[in-house]
Amino acid sequence: MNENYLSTSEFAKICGVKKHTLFHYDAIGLLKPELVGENGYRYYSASQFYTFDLIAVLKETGMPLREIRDFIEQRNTDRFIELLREKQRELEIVSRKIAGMKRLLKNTIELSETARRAPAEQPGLRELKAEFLVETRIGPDTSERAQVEALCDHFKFCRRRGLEEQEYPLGAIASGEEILGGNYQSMLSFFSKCSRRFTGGRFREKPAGLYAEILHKGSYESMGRSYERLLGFIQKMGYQIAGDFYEYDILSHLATWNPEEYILSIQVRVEKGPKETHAG
Amino acid sequence: MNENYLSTSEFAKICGVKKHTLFHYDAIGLLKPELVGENGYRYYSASQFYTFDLIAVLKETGMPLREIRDFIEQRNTDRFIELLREKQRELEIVSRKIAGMKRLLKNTIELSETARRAPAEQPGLRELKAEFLVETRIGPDTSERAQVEALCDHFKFCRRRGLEEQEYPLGAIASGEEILGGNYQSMLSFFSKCSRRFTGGRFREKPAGLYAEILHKGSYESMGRSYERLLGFIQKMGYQIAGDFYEYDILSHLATWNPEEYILSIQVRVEKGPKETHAG
DNA sequence: AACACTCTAACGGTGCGTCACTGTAG
DNA sequence: CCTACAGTGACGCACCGTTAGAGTGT
Repeated sequence: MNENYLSTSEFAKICGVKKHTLFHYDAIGLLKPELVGENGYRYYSASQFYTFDLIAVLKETGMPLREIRDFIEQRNTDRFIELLREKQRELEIVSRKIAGMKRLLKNTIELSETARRAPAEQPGLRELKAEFLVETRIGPDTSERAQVEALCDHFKFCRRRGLEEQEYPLGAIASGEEILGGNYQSMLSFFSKCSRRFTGGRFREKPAGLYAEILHKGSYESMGRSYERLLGFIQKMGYQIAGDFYEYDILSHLATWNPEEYILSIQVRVEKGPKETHAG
Repeated sequence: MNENYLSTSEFAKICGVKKHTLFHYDAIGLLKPELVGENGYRYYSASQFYTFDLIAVLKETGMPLREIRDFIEQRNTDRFIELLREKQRELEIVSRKIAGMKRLLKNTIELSETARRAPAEQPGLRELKAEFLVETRIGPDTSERAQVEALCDHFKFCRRRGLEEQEYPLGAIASGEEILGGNYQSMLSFFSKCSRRFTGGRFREKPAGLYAEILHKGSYESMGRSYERLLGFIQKMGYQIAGDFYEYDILSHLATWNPEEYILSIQVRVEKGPKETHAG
C-alpha cells in the first residue's frame, strides 16, 4: 500500500491544504480515504484529487461543507447546472455589494483627505450642482432616542433600496428658520447622497445654485459658533439664505474618537438679499 | 434610568441584531453599556448606536472583532485613512476574483447546456479561431500520481498568474503520433484557455484553422472508440492530422458522478491529405 | 564488522482551542 | 432581565505515540 496510495500529509500537500483539513473532511463524511490501514492510517488514491478539486471549487463559492457533501453524493448534470445558476445569482448580489463598497471607500477617502488639508472655519461661496438625496425625517420628538431611531430607519431604508451602503457618509438637514432663530441643534432629517432620482416619499433634490459654506471643526454641540460665523458672512456679502441648511459629515466618529476633530461641511443656498451690503 | 437609556433588547432591536450579540460584545470588551445597574442590568445610551454602526461597518469588511476593538480604542484620522486604503486594496483583489468566477460560471453553464443538447459521437469539421492556452507538461512518468501532481501544479500556476480560476474547465493535449499509434491514454499536458498572450514557458497558442471534432460521451477509458471514429472520419474526408489532439472537458466529474455521462470534445487540426479519399 | 541501544526527526493520530456567534436552561 | 453552559462550522494548534534513520557503544 505504498506505491499507489498517498498518506494524509502527502495528499494534503498536493491539495494545498493542511492535513487536519483532511481529517475534518473525513470526520464529516465529505471526503473519506479510499483505504484505511489496520493501524488506522489513512490512504488516499491520486484520483481522489479530482473530488477534492470539486470540493475546493464549491467551497470557494461559500457553500457549506454539508451541502457540498450532499451535492457530491447525488450530483448529476441538471443539479449541477441549477447550482451554477444559483451561484451566478448570488455572485451578482455580492458583486453589486462590492461595487457599492468600492464607491463608498473611494468617496470616504477623498473626503477625509480633503478634510485633512482644507482650511477649516473660513466661510466661502461656491456654485454647486444639484444632488439627489435619500431623506429620512426625524419626528417632532427631539430626544436623542428619536434621532437614533430615525437614523437607524434611514440606514435600513437605504439598504433595502439596494444602496447597500450609502455612497456618502451621512448628512443632516436643519431648518433655515430654526437656524436663523438661533436653535442650532434642531434637525429636520438625515440624508445620504445617491446617484439617481427615484420615486417615493424619501426622495429630495438639493437644488443647484450658489451656496455659502463653512467647514466646522469640533463637536456637534459647538456648531453654533460656525453657524454664527456663516450667517455673519452671508449678511456681510449682501446675501440671504434660500432654503435649509445641509450638514455633511466629512470627518466623524468613524474616523476619530475625539469630537474636537470632527469636521462638518455646512452649506446653505443663498441669493441676493433685499438689503444692500455694508461693504457694497 | 428609564427615560434616556435603553435596555439590552431595545438597543438590540435598534441595532438590528440579537441581544445576545450585545452580551458578546460586552464580554469581549468591544461595546460595553454606558451604565450597569446594581442588579447587573445593562443600559445603553442612544448615542452608543454610532459606535455600533462603526462596528457594523468594519465587520462588514470582514475585519475580526478583536481588531475592530483595537481600532476603535485608538482611532484617529491617519489610522482611519490607512485602514480605508487597506480595505480598498483588499476589495480590489476580491473584486477581481469575483469577476473571474463570473466568467468561469458563465462559460461553464454555456458549455454544459450545449453539451446537454449536442448530438454526441458525430464527427465533423469546423473552422476554429486561435486560442491562447496555459499549458503544463506532464513528465515522462505516466503514473496517475505524476498526472495528479502535474494537474495540481497547473492549478497553482493558473492561480498565481492571477487567472484565479481558469476561465474554462480543464483540457488535455495528446500527442498526434501517440494517437495514430493507438495509444489513446497518453497525455502530453494539461491546459486551460486564457484570454491573452503572456510570456513564459507555459504559453501555447492553439493555431487557427480547420479542425476535425468529435464529442466523446463516456469515461476516459473508453476514449479509444471516439478516437478511432474520428480518425476514420478524417481519412474518409481525405484529410490528415496536423498537430496534437486537444481534449476539452465539457462535462466532467464536476457535473456528474457517473463517468458514462462525461462529455469531452476532441479536436485536431487537419489539412488535405496526400492520398485521395475513397469516396472522393 | 556486526549487532544492540539510544536519540532525534518526522510522521501518524486525537483532542481541545478559536471566532462570532446561536440556542437552551435556569 | 441576567448568567452559564453547549453547540456550530471550518478549521488551527499543541501534544502524544510510533517509526525510521542516524549515531554511539560493545
